Amino acid sequence: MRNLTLKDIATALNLSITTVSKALKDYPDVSPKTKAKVKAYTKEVNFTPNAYAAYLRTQESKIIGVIIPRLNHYFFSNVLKGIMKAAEAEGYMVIVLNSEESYELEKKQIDRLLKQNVDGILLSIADSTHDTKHIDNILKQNIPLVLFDKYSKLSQCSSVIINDQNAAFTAVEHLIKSGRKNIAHLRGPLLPQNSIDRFLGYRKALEKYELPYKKEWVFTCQDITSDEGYAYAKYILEKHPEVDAIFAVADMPAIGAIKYFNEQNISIPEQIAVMGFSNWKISGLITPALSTVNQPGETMGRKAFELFHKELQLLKKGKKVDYQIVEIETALIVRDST
Amino acid sequence: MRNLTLKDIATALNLSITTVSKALKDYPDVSPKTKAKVKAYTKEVNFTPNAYAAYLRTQESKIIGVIIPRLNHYFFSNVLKGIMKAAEAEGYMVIVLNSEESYELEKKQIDRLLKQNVDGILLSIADSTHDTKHIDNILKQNIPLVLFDKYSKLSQCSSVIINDQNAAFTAVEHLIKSGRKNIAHLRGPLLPQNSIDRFLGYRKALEKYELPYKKEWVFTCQDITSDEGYAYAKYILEKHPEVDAIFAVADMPAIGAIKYFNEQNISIPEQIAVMGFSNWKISGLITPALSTVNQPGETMGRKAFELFHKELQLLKKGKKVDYQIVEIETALIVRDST
DNA sequence: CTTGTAATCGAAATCGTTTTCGATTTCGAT
DNA sequence: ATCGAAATCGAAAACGATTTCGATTACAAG
Repeated sequence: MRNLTLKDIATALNLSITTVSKALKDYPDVSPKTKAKVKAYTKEVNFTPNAYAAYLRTQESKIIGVIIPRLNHYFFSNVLKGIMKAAEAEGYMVIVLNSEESYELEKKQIDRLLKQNVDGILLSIADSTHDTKHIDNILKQNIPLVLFDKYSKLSQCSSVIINDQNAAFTAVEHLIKSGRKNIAHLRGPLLPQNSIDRFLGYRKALEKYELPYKKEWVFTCQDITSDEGYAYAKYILEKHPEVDAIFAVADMPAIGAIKYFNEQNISIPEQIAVMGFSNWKISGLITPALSTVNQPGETMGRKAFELFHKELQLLKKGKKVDYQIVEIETALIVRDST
Repeated sequence: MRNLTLKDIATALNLSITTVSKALKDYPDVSPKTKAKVKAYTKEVNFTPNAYAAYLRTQESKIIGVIIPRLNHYFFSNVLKGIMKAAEAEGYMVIVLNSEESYELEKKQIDRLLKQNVDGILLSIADSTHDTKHIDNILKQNIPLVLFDKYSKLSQCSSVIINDQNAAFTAVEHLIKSGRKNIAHLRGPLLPQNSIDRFLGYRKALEKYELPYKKEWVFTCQDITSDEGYAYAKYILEKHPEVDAIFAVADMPAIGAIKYFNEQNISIPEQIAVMGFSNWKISGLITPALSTVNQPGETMGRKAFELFHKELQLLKKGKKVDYQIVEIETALIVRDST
């Protein structure tokens, strides 16, 4: 059972391949009558032109590639959802690839997408990525590229981000205003910009309210897992009992910390307050419910696709495209852990 | 900056397009010397034949489509991860689509994939899907199809599943053996096979241990959310205080129930035990940690791809392919909630 | 009945591969 | 030196669409 082709339609309607093709794409030089006839028939037999053959002439695959550093991740799943919904509305398919936070894998996945001739690439940079040559390669090929969430200050391309520094500042400010004075920070890895920015927001809040910054109160979560949060909570309780609040770079370490405190019957937030970041679904379901910063993934995904799409339109028209940075609003979510 | 073509390679090496193509694909009628020369050069300039042009001849796109009913879902994300890893190893790209548990959307996504001429489709059926004509359409086109997790007993195609009935039986048996006598069930929607099977496993366990089955102790979670679990927990506590255990169709409703019990200071598992299903990451992190059934998503994904790949090989060789049902092992995970 | 213009249509080239099949070369055997 | 088989190579025809540009038709005006 072979798929239908333009030729089949043409012979069935006693027309040429050319006319059928043009009718379907609303060329002005085919009469309204034949247009109607062609459209009716193709609808009846559920025909659409073969995508790969079309690519060969138009050089448009109607496929975009998305690379995320983690698949099993509430926030990135949400971003993906936003991308896919927006893509579908414009008739685009989405190839998804996983970099597993690995620089090498990220390079490989970019290479795969370029060889697949996707129309654009949406990328969230891996934690271990330390240079941007592979990213600039995309731009050199003149393929629309949009970074989201984990971006790079070095690359000259569109990005969809949040203001991590301000968001972190607001979160820590809330801890301070509710009376905490000794605030520890579970920070993310050293390289990614948002882990740096959240750390800077933490420091800025301490500074503004004239609280001491102690580097022995800052702990690095290399993999941003609950296990790390659990282990650091234990360490903090034993070695730094004066700490009365923890601001975590993400919800997972915060949840791990809460688990440990629950086991030790430490009351939250009375003895120690815990603040997360990202607002995973689960954060509202644990006991006590976690205070956090909402990071609207679906909106970021939609916006990322829109940026790509706009760039592609300009590119096709041969116009100059200049990149833009879109900042998405976050919101402090106060629950029971602070 | 156009991509390289076979022609470019050919002129650069003073060969014909044919020979270059054949050299790359190790045809026997090109000398080892020229093969080496071609391969060295293509490697140097990082050339690979254009995928879409290749499709036109071979009718192989090296792309598969995956449709899942939910994106933001620990289990399905895990399956996706398994699929993508296996696909990458064999040089396949994965287009991901979301049916949002909707029958209509599922039909549409299948149609999109068929029109994209993917080499195969991996599908997990939506909760609201009530007939299988659209699925049989895939088989009619002779495109390898593998169902996973949410499958259909009606469709004659390969599937990767768990034994939901046995797994549920074991879970409920564990509740019974730890002394519970009045066990309620938060079941899933009415249509999907695994929600039916888990319910049947529940009943079978009650029967075997001669406990009463009361249909007023069975509650349907239409969307399998924590909110439903929360609401039913409240209802059970008020209207059926004799219930001493809850077996939920999935972790999310179980977590919702635990949240309510925590709020009411009901001690788990002393006053009421709670059992989930699926073993989401978060289940081990809440307090008390949730007992559940481990459902190995990544393994299921890998296996699903392998089934597809095997079928495709047979199909290409023109051999008869007969479908198979692969059952993946589950395991009871006892934590603090039972 | 011409003629010129506008409205429709189609032939053919092209996109970049793959693959068939015929052409050429090589080389050992006589 | 000649012949034939075996080893290499390449021309050309697909694959299925898009698009340029020339051909045809229709029709109004003179």
